[in-house]
Amino acid sequence: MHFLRPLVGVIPGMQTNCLKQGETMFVNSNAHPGSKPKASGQLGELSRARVILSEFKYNKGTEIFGEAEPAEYIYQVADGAVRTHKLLSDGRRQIGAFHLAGDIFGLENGATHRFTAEAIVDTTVRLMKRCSLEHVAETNALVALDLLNMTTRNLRHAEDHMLLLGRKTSLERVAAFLLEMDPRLTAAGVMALPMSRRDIADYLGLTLETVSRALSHLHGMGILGFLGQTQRQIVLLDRMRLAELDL
Amino acid sequence: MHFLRPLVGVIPGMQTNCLKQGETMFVNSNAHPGSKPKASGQLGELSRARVILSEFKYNKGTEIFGEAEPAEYIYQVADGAVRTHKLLSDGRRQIGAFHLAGDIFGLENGATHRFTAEAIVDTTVRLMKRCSLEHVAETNALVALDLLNMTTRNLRHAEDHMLLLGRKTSLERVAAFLLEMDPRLTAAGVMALPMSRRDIADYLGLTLETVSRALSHLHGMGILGFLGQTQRQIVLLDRMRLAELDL
DNA sequence: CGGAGACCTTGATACAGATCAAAGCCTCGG
DNA sequence: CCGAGGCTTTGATCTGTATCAAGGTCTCCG
Repeated sequence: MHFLRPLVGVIPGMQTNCLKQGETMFVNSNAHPGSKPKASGQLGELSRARVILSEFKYNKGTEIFGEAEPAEYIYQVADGAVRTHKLLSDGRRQIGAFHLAGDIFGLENGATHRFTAEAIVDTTVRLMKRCSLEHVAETNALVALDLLNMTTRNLRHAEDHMLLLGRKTSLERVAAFLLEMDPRLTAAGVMALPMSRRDIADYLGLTLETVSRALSHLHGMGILGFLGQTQRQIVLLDRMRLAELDL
Repeated sequence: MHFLRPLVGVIPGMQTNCLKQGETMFVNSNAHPGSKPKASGQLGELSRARVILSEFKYNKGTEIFGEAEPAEYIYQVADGAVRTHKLLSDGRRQIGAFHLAGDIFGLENGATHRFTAEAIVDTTVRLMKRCSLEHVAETNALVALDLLNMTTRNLRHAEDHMLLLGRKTSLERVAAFLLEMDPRLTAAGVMALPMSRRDIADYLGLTLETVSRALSHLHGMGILGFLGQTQRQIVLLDRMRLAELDL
């Protein structure tokens, strides 16, 4: 599927020249007209200064961009889910974040990506060409502030995750994970996880067996339930006790 | 020592009103005339828009600011060393970063600090009042870009540290620590660590005993030597082999 | 509908690093 | 110079999580 990756100037019908700020092109930033409101507005001023070039679809498991590749685009998840990770030379993997509908990812200040991004399920993303973002930000303080706010959000998450990875037990990590995903994924009382146990493990610095045992343990405690046929549909039954487990 | 903390408007001789950008007051941003060149320039445009209010001295072990406190100032280490950390409710500690001469710390986009900062040794810092930094950044894109660049540096460090905390072995972590501190601390071939084994452990997500054993192991391998009387003066004897240990 | 493969759970065992313990060393004040 | 206290090392043991292993379940596709 490598030929599906967008490369500068090779995608048929892709608009390659950027609009200058001011001559804006309005783009509806919601996935569907009825989608969650949080998806809108995250781009802030950026959505007026930059133009969304196109939507692009990635099949489950395919790479969206690789670590150390030049950062040509900024991405927003329209539908689906994305994981970003770093690898050690022997294959150990650390997932830095999960990106769900509405989330921005792949934003870089420097020239290259610092993570590899992959689609967890079939995923549609919106692409924005960077068009020397630094240059636009030099003249438009509001654009620069938007970039700063997004970067700060990422930094805050990374700082909290350092505490989790450095000092929390396996049960605390899994509890924290569920509490993090709950508001982002739960619809109609059910949390439908798009990612595998291995993905969760690589996000939490554990093995997949330990994640599975922790979930079973929480199940046994009556804190969560599994829905129907699959182990990826979780119902949180006691958020209070779950929160007490995450110190 | 709590009374030593700077509070708005209570420090005798402290200049409380900010200069507007443009009416700049030049402040030498180097610690001493002969100090390392990297200390200068880190503030970028910010050094012209903001004014350095004063220097302030903290004794070894004292708190500079606390987590969740309002962020009134930005700090730069003039001399000494600072650690920033988060605590869990039961006292487990994760150090997010060490800040040495020239480093900026305590920069927040939001209203409050996300870490506690403490002086590791007797430390002199320069304080800059924020003076609603957001407001200045709204009008001056270059200031906003400086903030973005500093935040991006912090983010890159946090991302790399997540990989270390989530997936590296104790020996790899200690090797990475030495390689990180080497260019920042080594002078005349000797690395003089200001921080204790416990600080290093809380930075690397280990115990102080494990850090000590890893250092002894590296010593036994001939990769490093301890200088004279103290265990905090380290000489790196084989950076090549040390780098090979950090995957 | 049936079979292959991916994913998940559960159990047994191993091990890296934590914990507990004690002794050596350095620092600094008196 | 001496002694108390903090820091570091080193050893013995423990334990949380990894690893190894096996079986179960779901998905997808022919």
